[in-house]
Amino acid sequence: MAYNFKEVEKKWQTKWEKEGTFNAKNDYTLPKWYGLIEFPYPSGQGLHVGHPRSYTALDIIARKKRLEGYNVLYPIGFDAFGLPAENYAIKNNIHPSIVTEQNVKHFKEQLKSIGFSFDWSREVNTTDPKYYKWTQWIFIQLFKHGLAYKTTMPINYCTSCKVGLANEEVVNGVCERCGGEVIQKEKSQWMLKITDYAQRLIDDLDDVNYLEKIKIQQKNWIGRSEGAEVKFKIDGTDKNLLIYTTRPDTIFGATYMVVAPEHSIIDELKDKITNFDEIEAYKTQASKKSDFERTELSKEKTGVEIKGIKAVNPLTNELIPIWISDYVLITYGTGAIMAVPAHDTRDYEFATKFKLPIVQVITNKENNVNIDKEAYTDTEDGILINSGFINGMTVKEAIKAVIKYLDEKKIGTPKVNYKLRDWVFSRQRYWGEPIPMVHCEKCGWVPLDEKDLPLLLPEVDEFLPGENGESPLAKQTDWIKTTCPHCGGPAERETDTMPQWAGSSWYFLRYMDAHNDNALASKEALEYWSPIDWYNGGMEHTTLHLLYSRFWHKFLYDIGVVPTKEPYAKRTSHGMILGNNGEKMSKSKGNVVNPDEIVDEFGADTFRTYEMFIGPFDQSTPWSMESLRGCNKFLDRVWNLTEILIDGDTYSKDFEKMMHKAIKKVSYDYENMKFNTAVSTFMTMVNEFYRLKRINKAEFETFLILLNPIAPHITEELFEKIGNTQTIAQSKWPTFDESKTIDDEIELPIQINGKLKTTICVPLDSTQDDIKPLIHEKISMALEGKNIVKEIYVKNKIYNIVIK
RNA sequence: GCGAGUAUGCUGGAAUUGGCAGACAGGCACGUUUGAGGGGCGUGUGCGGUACACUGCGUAUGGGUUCAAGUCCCAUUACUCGCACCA
Repeated sequence: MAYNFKEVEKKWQTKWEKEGTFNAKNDYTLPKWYGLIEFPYPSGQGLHVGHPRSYTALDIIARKKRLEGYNVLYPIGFDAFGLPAENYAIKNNIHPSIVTEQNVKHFKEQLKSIGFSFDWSREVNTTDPKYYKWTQWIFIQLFKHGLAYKTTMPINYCTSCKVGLANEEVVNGVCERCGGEVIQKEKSQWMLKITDYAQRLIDDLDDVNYLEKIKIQQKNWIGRSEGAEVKFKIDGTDKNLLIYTTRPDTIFGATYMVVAPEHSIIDELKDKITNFDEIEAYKTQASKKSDFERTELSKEKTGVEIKGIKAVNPLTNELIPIWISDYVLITYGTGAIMAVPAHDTRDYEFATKFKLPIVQVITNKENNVNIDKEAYTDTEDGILINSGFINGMTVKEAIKAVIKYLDEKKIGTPKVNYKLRDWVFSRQRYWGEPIPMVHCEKCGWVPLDEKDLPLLLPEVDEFLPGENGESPLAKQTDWIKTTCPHCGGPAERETDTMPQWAGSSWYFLRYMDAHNDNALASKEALEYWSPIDWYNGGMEHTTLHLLYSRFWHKFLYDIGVVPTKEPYAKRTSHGMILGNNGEKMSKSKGNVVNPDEIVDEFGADTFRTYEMFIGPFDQSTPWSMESLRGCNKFLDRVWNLTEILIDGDTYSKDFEKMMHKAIKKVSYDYENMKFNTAVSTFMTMVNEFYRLKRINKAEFETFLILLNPIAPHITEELFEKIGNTQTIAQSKWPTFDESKTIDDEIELPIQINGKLKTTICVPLDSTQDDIKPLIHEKISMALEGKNIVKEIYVKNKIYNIVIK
């Protein structure tokens, strides 16, 4: 009989929803397991086939954990603030909340049709005032603890979105979202002091179980470097030029200095500079370039010597020139460097172009370093020369010695620097959380009273940002006018909104207690469910979202809100699903697969099975319609197993070993995200059942429970069909007996000189003496007239005879 | 340029510890079911030679360690991802 997936899947989905089968229990005495997937942004395009890859994977683990007796929290929600909805609103003059609501509805239908075991009773939506009340609350706490501050600074500004962007949102010099040109613009912005947490964000990675590459990415992004700040006296003045270097050992080779175009020393010493006009011209030219252009033109370095002033090398006492160049960034270190062309690639390039002296101060053990063509930057084998008291030292020794010397003479101090910048938290946009701050003439920036939260996003009918990059809210004069919560005087509201990262930086906490009106979640819920046991998501979020949410979590830990330092005990990432041509799926390439069509034509179980069978979970793999049909065929064969079903309360002799091995293998594979090999195990089992043309009830039930996490509908239906009154969801995960997974006879390969000749069946754990005669007999032909040099026997593995 | 990863038949991929390379699928071919289009069942399928129960070669390339290497070591190449003048 054919399997009617439409009817069956609907039947079970309705039952699960009605009975709340997968809702987490509020019984805090049970062992818990909290699995998390990245909640989707409800885009107009609907679900992508990539979403279910992650969702199915953790769904499998969640379902297994439930059968193992855990109280499982596997929640879902929507990260619904964001630019696409707003841009759509501007274009079609529809309120973003309407578009968002429609999209969320569509997403929910899609997600439900795939049969995920989400706890829908805890669904969150970042645009819900009951939710963003707490996003605003967290912001106020950050402000109260000095971690939110307002400053005017050059920010990345997208000329097309008309919005300020965080560094993270600028990709290859263009806007991450729209691809528009990004320029620098001075703007007063709310900033979050994530840099205060830089070191802890590195250190605490030791305590969590993330994939190693994720840890590396986080560390690289934070970009810690150890070095020293050194004062270079400016000749004939009482001023110093403070520089940062990670190579204080090369100080004897510093032949010039470079300052960033924005450096304050230029204005401070204006009177002494003889070519001030030229310098000003260079500054203007540099400021016109976006960050991207500055880096893209990296091949050709530009710069101008600042004439009239010279710096003094504190170790050689030589006078060296000071240059201005945009290859030095004002945002890193002190915005000034000592240039050591002989041992730094960039300085080498610059010195060559402007014919500045290059002095070698490091050589290798063989003393055959040649710096005629390029800089010598090796720090492992380097030995100091031409460097006074540090001559002959290794690079490492010299760094220590120089720092000690500078410290004693009070001209330098050891210093750690990070690439990480503070987080630009303002967006000049409508569709985001309003920042709950008011500006009072008398009191400055004052947060709203917590009892007045949430500060609702006002209803407006125009969403276009203002001409000079103002938020659309800046036009809402009635809304802006308010009173100061501190002194009661007249005050104005902040009109910028929060970035999309805000709502996603703490959503996992809300799931623990999603309907609490008195706190972001109750103490008890936080104590019980923290930390998240397993978080899976895309590699594209392993730097920013992960870093931001870890930062917020650490802050909440510091102020006693959450019980753990880190939010996620474990983090894994899935590979992308590509189009059938091996390229990234995109509308323009016409290789997009729509999940709805797959579910409609083949059913959710086939879709889920294929998503898991497609390839190694952590790697990118192309989609294949043919392969999908193979999974469909497999499930049909599972369905038809009832035709060869016989009675039996225990595993039959023929299949006993296979069953125990399968339980072991499938359990291991699920826990280790090796879903593709788990599916192939099931396929092999089905082939075996058909080969012997029978399967008994005990075997079938175990098989169905093992397969259930991947294909929940068909397995529940079959489980019921063969006479069970309880469902698989109410059953226990099967156990196996290790001794029954071991074969008592093995097929031992026999090799001659490492090449396979034949195999022989021998009892398990046979000794070499036992089997030697058998083996010699079996391959006597090949051994005839040969001289046996050596015989190697590895028990239960191999028998290798070395002959001459 | 720096960091990380990947490389196995016609294709997706297996091969927990160095021990029978190619599991499981897809595709293709042939057969079969006296019913045809993406139907079911079965057989075959790494490449080459062939006396077809035999044999040579084979896991990106070149070397090495080992009785034994897809797996370990060294070098090289190609592709993917992330970062990119961070001193």
